[in-house]
Amino acid sequence: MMSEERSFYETSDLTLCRNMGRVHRLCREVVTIAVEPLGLTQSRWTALMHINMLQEGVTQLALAHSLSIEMPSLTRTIKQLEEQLLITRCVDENDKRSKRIYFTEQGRTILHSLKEKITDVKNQLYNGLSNEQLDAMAYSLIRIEQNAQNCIKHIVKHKVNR
Amino acid sequence: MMSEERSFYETSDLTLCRNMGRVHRLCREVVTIAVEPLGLTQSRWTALMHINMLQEGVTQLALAHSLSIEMPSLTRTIKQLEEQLLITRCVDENDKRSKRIYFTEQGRTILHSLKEKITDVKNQLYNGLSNEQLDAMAYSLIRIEQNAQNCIKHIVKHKVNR
DNA sequence: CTTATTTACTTAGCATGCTAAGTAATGTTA
DNA sequence: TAACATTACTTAGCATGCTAAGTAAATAAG
Repeated sequence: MMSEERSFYETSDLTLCRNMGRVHRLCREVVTIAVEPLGLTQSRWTALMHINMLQEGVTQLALAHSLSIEMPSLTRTIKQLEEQLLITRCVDENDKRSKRIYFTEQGRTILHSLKEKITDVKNQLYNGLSNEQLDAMAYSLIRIEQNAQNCIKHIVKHKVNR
Repeated sequence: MMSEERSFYETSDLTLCRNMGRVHRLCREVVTIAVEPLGLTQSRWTALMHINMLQEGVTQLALAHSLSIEMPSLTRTIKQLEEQLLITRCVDENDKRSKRIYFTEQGRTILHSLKEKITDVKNQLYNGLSNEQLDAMAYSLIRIEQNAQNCIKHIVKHKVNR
């Protein structure tokens, strides 16, 4: 199946990592094109999906964590979604530092179309790949991520020791 | 090895694609931290590596292609490397639209350290993964990329037909 | 040979990630 | 309880990807 190719995971530098970035951008572009009539950018539709997944009333902190992004990145996106009247925010009465996120009626309508579209796109993107292949990839990604985090730890430790 | 986990390549949305993006960012961060004394950002060290790979005298177009980025993204990076006196550009006398890129002496010195560092980091990042696993991942990435490109083609075609 | 198209690069400005630093609320400690 | 630390969010501004539109050189068409 992939036998006649040479080991192509590395040509010279961190090609594999670069390819990850490119494929990631491309996948998000596909969804964005597919949901284009909804007027959503990548960060906005991704946030909507995660709010839905975590249930309404989620705090911004929990959402940022789920999205694996930092708070300032989320703040901007949430603000835009609020301006688009797709979500609203309420200060949590038990902890007035927190804001909890809810869908508006419009937001729920959009979410519905969005979910359908994403299911479509997902099937097309993963077409021809078995669950085993996808799992293997997810596993390798996690491993690389852990290695990367170890690297960062070690580098930081070395700097402290100087 | 990865048997007790459930199929974790999808929890709700395009998690796998998102993970690609995150791991990509993280890997580049590791290199950037490792080469931090050289004063290079991600786009800059990546460009240096590709210039080296393609040989000096490469045109910007060829370099952009190799980096899988668009020309305007490259223009900025190249300008910065030129300002840092790591590369120089010469208008091609045979085609005055093109500019060819060369290392300066400083650039060559930096490149040398850079290559060593990247080899180190690469080994650490891929630690614990076999060549087969890395190849499988590269293969899956390519497949997803092709699927994504087909998606885009189909979507565009549908729009034209309306 | 003049005009139109294509090509290589640049400029301007957007999207989305980040870090650093600020504010207000909450928690901790002396 | 007053002072300090931490937490949740915001603001400001950078890095790196993008598209759209501009310029100048090369090529094609008339």
